[in-house]
Amino acid sequence: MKIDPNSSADLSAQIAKAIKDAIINGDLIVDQRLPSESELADQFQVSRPTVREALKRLAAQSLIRTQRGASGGAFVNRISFEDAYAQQITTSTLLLSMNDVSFETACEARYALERACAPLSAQRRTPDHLATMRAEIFRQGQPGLTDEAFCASDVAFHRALVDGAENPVLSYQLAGAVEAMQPLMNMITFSARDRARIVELHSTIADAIESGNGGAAIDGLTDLEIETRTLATEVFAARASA
Amino acid sequence: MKIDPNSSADLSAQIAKAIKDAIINGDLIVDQRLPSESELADQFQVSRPTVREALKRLAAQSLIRTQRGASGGAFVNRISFEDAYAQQITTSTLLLSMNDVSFETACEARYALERACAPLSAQRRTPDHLATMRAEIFRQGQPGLTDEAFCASDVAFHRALVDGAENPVLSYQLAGAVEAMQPLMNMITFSARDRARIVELHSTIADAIESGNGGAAIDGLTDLEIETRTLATEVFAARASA
DNA sequence: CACTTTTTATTTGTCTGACATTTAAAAGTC
DNA sequence: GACTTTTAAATGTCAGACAAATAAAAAGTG
Repeated sequence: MKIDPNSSADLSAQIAKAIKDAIINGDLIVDQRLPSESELADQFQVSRPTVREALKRLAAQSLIRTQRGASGGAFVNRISFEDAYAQQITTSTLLLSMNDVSFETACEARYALERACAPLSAQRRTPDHLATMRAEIFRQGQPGLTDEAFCASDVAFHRALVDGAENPVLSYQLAGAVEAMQPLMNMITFSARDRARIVELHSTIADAIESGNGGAAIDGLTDLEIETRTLATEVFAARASA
Repeated sequence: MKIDPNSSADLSAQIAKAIKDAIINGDLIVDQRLPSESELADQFQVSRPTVREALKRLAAQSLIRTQRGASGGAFVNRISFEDAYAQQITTSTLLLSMNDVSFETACEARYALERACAPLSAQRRTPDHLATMRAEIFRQGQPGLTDEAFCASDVAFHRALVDGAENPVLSYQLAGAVEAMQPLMNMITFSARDRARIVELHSTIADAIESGNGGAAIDGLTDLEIETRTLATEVFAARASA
């Protein structure tokens, strides 16, 4: 692990990169303790605050965790799926909101990915997943539900559908696509008629998942995508003319 | 933006979270300048090094960028798809390598997601995407290619396929799934016969994409998935018995 | 006046040294 | 032996300072 003091880049960024590479290469393995901050400062020939800035960069990416006290220090962290979910969701959300990604583009991606999960979910979903889907459908039918709560329930329904595939890698990848849509969906007002239609489609999908019919689930998702995009187009058109 | 000095969490983590929330909420918008480090230190009633640690945390997530000099400072960064790609890839790679995700699971997720892109790619791919796919197929047929180079080319081929869907959100989500597989693929040795078979399947897929036949592309990907999993099973079985 | 050069002020980057706090292990005590 | 106290090591935080970069203002120059 070497750094170049003459480089234009920040020393703390270089040190962070050096340690990060060591983790990726497997030179540092999970739960291994890094040298203390003072030792790292000596090794890299920099001051302790600089080392600390580097370590904070790594901590922000969940690459290390720190512990105080004797026998404390910085340890290589095993990135959990939950950590990864959270990062994935915030990155996706900001990516969409900051880059003027159209509703159409985000929606297309989301439903394309969900259809990829549908057949697996139809095969493998547990009673639990199905129960969650049914419960959320029920919630969506309740009168007086705010639009935000309706959207949150929609996300929960789709998360259960995705998780039903019982493939953590798929769940992780989909988390961003599904959750990042929520702010976009929140811009829509759902009339009672819209909600009834969505609940109906959700039921169709849940039925397909329950009976193990992946093809039907895909068709249901396609119908839901069309419905959602039509609805969004109408809402945005109405808002533009107003 | 408030922090709690009595909380168990690090002050720098709290400050980072406060600023991050402000960005997510839209209180801080893209390219907006944050107060200087000294001003932030005053506002949060902490020292400048603590503020700096917080800012480095945010910089590590590409949420801000910093500039030195007069009229410099920290600015809210527009997260680019490229930034997001890079983060997504390292997170996915580490997630897989640190959590003993089986080849099967990763492979299943990857091909499920790719199949989601295939119909769109068949519709929209530019001549450029197709040319990249053909070029990589050609490269894969060259004798003397190392296994690593073969895998890298494989990734490039699939990236072109995914990018052909012309949906940046899809490309971003898929980047992790495709690239994170590379280290796993690198564990496999590809015989000449294996390579010929893969090149053949790649050609079938490229043909389907060229002719706009999404269904055929999906079938080709399914065949490729089966081929890859069979190959991996054989290799791992042989290695286990040796 | 227009242009170039110099100065200056601001801001981040880095260093030194210190103290506070947490924590586990060692030492002491009953 | 079980419990308490001490101690040492590590991170967390602070204060103050200087270096380096940079843009704007000021000064100089034709």
